[in-house]
Amino acid sequence: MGLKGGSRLPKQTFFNLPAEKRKLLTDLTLEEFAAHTYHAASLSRIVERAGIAKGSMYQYFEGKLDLYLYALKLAMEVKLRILSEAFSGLGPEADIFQRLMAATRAGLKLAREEPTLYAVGNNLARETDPTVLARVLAGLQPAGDNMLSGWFAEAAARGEIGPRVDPAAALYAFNAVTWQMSQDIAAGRIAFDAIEPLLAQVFDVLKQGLAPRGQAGPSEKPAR
Amino acid sequence: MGLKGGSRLPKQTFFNLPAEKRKLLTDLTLEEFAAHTYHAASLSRIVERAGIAKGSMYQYFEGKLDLYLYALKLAMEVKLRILSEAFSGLGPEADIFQRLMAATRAGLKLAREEPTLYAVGNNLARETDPTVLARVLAGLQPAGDNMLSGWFAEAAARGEIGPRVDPAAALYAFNAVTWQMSQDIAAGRIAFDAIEPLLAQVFDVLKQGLAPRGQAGPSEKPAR
Amino acid sequence: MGLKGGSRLPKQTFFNLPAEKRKLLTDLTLEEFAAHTYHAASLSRIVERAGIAKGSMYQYFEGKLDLYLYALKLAMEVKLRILSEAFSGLGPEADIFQRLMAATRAGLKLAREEPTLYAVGNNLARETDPTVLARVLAGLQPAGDNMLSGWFAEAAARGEIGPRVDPAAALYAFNAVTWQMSQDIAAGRIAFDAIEPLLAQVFDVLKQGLAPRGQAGPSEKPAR
Amino acid sequence: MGLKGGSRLPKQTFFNLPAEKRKLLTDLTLEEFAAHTYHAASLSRIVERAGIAKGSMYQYFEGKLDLYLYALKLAMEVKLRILSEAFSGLGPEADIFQRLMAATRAGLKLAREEPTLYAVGNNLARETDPTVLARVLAGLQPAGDNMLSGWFAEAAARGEIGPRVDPAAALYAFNAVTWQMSQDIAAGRIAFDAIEPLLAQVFDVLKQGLAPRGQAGPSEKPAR
DNA sequence: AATGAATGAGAATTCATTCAT
DNA sequence: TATGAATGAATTCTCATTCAT
Repeated sequence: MGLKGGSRLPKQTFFNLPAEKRKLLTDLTLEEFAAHTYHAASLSRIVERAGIAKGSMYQYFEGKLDLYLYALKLAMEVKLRILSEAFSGLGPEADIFQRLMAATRAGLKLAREEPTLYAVGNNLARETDPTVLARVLAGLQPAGDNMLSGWFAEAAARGEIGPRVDPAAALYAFNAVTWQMSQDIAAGRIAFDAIEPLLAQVFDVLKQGLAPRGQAGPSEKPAR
Repeated sequence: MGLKGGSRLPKQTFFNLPAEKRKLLTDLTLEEFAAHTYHAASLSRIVERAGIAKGSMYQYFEGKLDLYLYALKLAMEVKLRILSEAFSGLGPEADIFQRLMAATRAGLKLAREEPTLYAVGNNLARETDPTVLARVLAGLQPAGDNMLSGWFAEAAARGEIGPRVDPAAALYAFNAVTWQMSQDIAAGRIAFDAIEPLLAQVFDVLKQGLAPRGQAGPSEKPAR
Repeated sequence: MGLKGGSRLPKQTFFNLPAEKRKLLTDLTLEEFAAHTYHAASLSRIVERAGIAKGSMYQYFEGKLDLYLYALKLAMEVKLRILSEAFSGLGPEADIFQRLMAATRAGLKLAREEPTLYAVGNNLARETDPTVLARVLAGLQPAGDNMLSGWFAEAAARGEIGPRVDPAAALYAFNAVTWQMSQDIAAGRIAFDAIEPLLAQVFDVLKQGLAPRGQAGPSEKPAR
Repeated sequence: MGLKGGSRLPKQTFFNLPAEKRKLLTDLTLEEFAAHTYHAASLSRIVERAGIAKGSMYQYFEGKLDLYLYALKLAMEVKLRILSEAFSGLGPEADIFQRLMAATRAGLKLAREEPTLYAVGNNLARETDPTVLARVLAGLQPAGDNMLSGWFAEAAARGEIGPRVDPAAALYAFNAVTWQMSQDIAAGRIAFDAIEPLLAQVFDVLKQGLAPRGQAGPSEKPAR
């Protein structure tokens, strides 16, 4: 996802703040929206922890929703940055499994290294309040996915995945698995050491499952 | 999952209620916790819709958390019932893919036919407040999973899935995909007609991916 | 003006209150809306003066607007009661000046004896916020005026007022003068003793001004 | 009304401002106090619309009340100017009805052509907060009225109005009617075309009502 | 002279919970 | 057992004002 162009979510006053204070507010805000749904998150708690007056927050942001959009923006930005870093080391000839592995590792890296930011973006998917959702969608532009679905179509054309496999279904399964892994990693339900073996296993299954029938070579030996 | 033994979730007074009233309260409670996070859910809204005094609710339940645990209990019970129904029609000789298909269909049936109950259980996974989670986990006992993980171990022993495949990883991938499908179905993001074809595709991929290498015959033709 | 039928402005809980407490809240509410515009009026101030918890007010009323509508309702009711009392002593053969005098005295009586109630209704005319006005009008039914305008038409037909005089203009002038007097009386800008003489004078002017030309006999001697 | 001598309503700094900016602030201030009661008016809204810093306003004015007094001063000044313009075309021999008509037309002109300024002065009459009123009255000196009341006394002496009519009462009635008309015109409740006919009617009634008894000639034919 | 950051009091409203009847 | 009145802390948000730069 990307951000709407002309929007300056926090007010200018926020950017005029000393970097230290700005960072403090930013961190506390991210933590709050990482830990709670939109409605459960409390602006009062943020300012209390920050030790500033309640009114000050309204000098920097239009209101609670603005604060939330700002947190989401940061989460998206970091996600995109990590993703593009992951792809920068990939040649154009890389096959779909190499690409998927890179994308997946990037996602897992985000979940592991920036669990707070990850959790913020994650909570958006958990948001149920329709008015909040509507106003969030109005401020964000959907992107993403397209990339992956393009890959699968391309891979099907190249014969990297079997003709009987619907690329949409493959994408769906792939997404489901990696999403679940990200969740578990961010929540600390998967131990650090268990990540790579699990990843290797899952990829091995997918690779054989998607391969053109009859050709699915024993590939590389799974990590464990 | 199952319920802790010694817990008396609703008070006895609740069960002394006329069935009609009990059902009304139950339904409204389920709807509330299906539509909102724990904190966003409002006990006040429930009693208002039910047309009873707020104090009465405290005759039946210890408090908001107790109410939540009751809703979760119901969700779990129905889930287990639907699952066991699904298996009752399965012979002991059914292979793992038949079992998985049955389990999956049961889950999807729950999501489709009882979206409210499903959403309640679902929201638990979305719950982030640590104190709520702690007290919920104290009141519920993890179960489930065991069954599925037993199947995979058994299937590995029978040679239904390849020796190189870690049953835990297979289970993980399987769970992730079916969980995602349930979510999408409950949320209405998957059209009714699209469910079976998608399911067939995904199973086809898994089947080939998990099969012992070299033997993964083209098996049955995918549903569509 | 009259009140919408099915509306029960305060909640039932308010009427269940002990009369003493209900009266206290009513009085304080009337005073608040007599002394301030809708927005300037403060629910917090009312509860503080009443010595009750802020939340309690929301047990009795839906909110600030509901409180305002209740105050308006009371003001209208008393006004109507005083008006009808004034007319009960009037025979059907009373000419328009007797009727007008009765109506005017009733209005002035309200302004003098119930200045608070009078001020509440009065402030409605001063309200500028469009949303408040809209919701107030939705809860009240316009009435009044019609009666007066009927009188003038009737008086013209009977020849009590001259043929050259537009009854609408006469009504307009009459309303303006009595309205102004009510205002000044409620605000204490007119001393008690000065009311009747002023009234007599004004009526004398109006009587001669409205009379058919050439016949405007010196009528009764003005009070002073 | 006039202004107290020693008062320095806006600070000197305000007058040092470039004319353009001064005008902008003035206009926005008038609009704000035209549209809202003192308490409901928002200094924050003014500076936001003006695009200046909130602190700057405190360089120009002592505070909100000072701002309000300034707005009132402007309203009075324009009112007086329009009034004196109206009288400049009147010979000294003009009878009281001609004078009243001129004064009335001036007031209506203000209401029609400068509704914002008119509304500011008007809102003063609607102000109920006693502290605000006290400080406003301390800053303004009552004037006006004197002129009109002089006229009536003079007219009585000349025999233009009957001996039985108390000039004070006549003034009172006259003021009430013209005030009401101004209100209705400013608020748009009287259509532009309806003003003159209504005015003619009302004057016709007043003229006959005030005339020495027995002599009230049918005067000019009313407009309609 | 101008800025804009900071403040804190005050606004309305919702909520879960308690308790006497 | 059921009620509903009472509470007070919590929520978001607005406002006029001050002050250092």
